[in-house]
Amino acid sequence: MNRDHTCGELRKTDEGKHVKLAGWVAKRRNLGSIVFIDLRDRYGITQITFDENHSDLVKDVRNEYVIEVQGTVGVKENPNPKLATGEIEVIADSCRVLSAAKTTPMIIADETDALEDLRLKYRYLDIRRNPIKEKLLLRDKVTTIVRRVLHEDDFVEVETPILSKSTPEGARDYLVPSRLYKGRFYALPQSPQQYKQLLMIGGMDRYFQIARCFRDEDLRADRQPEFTQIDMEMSFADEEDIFAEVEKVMKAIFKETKGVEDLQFPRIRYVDAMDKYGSDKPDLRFDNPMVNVTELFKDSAFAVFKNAVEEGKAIKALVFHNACDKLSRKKFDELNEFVKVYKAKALAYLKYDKDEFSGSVNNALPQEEKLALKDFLKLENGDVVLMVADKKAVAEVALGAVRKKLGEELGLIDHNKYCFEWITEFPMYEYSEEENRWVSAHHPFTAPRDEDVDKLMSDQANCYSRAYDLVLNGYELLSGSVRIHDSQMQAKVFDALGLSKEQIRNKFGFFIEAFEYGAPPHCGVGIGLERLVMILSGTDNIKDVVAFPKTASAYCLMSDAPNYVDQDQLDFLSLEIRKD
RNA sequence: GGUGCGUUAGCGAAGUUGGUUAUCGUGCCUCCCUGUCACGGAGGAGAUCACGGGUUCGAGUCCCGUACGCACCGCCA
Repeated sequence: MNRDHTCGELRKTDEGKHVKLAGWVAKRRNLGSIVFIDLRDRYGITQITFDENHSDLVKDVRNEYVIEVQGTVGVKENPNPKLATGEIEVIADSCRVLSAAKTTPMIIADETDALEDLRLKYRYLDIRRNPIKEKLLLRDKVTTIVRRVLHEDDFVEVETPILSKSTPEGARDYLVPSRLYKGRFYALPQSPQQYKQLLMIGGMDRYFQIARCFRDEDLRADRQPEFTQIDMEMSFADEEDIFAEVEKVMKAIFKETKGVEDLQFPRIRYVDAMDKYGSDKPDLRFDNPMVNVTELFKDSAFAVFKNAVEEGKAIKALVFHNACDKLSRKKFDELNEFVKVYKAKALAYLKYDKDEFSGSVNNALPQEEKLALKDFLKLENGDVVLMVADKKAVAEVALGAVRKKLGEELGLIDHNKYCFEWITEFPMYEYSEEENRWVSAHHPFTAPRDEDVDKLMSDQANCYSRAYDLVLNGYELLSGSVRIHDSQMQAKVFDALGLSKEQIRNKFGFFIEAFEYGAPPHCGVGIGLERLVMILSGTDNIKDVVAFPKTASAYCLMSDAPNYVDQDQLDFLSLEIRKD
């Protein structure tokens, strides 16, 4: 071994021990005949001191050299409180260079000035830094807890295929061409959905997997093309069972990684979440619900509001207390542009301060309407009312986005809080303008609510399902549902989606057949591991919690993937690249 | 597919109404220094101003396009 101790473990009590350490030179401080070296490994940093008799040993050693050092642990006269090992140093008597290093393109320290693209190109250097290293260690801790808790409750970890079958009705698949079957493709799984349901039919009862999933869709700050799900499925179980199991896992994770014990899991129906917060993943670290003020303005003297009501649109209002002084005219102009991104035409605002109104709709609205609004919303001095009059869904989403943005900017969010909520009873279908038909909102194996079974084919818009999400601090942390386990019911749903018998057989044949051989009632979830670790580690960037992430255009700056391949490889696969 | 912002020594930034040798910090190299821990001090090297085109007597600066990066909308059963 190159070491008998790590760089993070020596303390005062080790004084006098002769030790051997190995690691990277994080910093070299040459004071003339005495040289200090901060030696770094995964566990921490230890100061190595080379006195006048030994400083020549590190004459040519530079930052990020890998060295092996032997010496005696000494107690420092001036301890460094910033380091766990700050009370001691190792007085070196030997040094061996294990590997030299070029000058690195970035400063390897907790605070680096390197921008993200450079850090991604040299990710292996970035991982030496605490902010990234700690997140990978946290991620490991989370998966370890998950495995332990689920195993305690008789869950079985089963690995499902990466080379699988393309599943329509979902995200775009990553495809893998088959060599043996010319013209055919495997697809990388978007999730192990079908496999885990087949495991239930196979009697596996309680399954989980730390599963890699792939989706060929455009990316975001919280989305990568490949990501990891803590995938679970339970037989002979319903919402209550799966909620209880997930809550148990979350409680263990938050207790053991953050020391947080008082987690709450309130439930809110999808329609209510949209109505109050304009989002199916509202951040409940602050409340500020939207209020429907449509009725107040049905006879408004303000034509914009009156016409909106007549056209069947909705007027939604959002109140921020004590915000008059914090929101400038310029800010309202910015917000007005901001809502347009969400297809809303405009954002109206009204300030109420010193018992007087002002704002963009102050002149347009007569005094009695403003007083009625004040009364209805119980306005107090200093309050700001933001309103959007538009199609109900547009008004909700636009104002919901404003709620989230201003909640952050006005400092309404307590960043030490963890607010979960279950969102339940998602719509069964949503209408695809692109395909001119109803498509599954979740996936076509999701069970409808018992009371909506008769709406499956007749009233798709008002048919709700037994799908649920768990939201944490405004992030969709998991999705899941109670599945259909009855062939007749499944046939109805496919019918409602407008799929022919032939399409069903081609797309889901083996899956549907399985349900004819005895399927237990079952339900499950897929927990987004990256999002969970993001929140636990306080970052809003998914790349921070992935060892080797891709850029927003799904490119790996480090390895240059995807890349061109040799003609030979294409020939083996009978593939030809079209030149255009 | 769309919108916005960005690209200047190894790294991070500044660069005025277009004007002569492109500035600062840091890192790097050399020298000095026995208690630093973001050590300190002195000196030095280091730039096709992302790429392509255009306007102009003259472009880092203005215009158009491309590439890449970031964020958002669409998309993500």
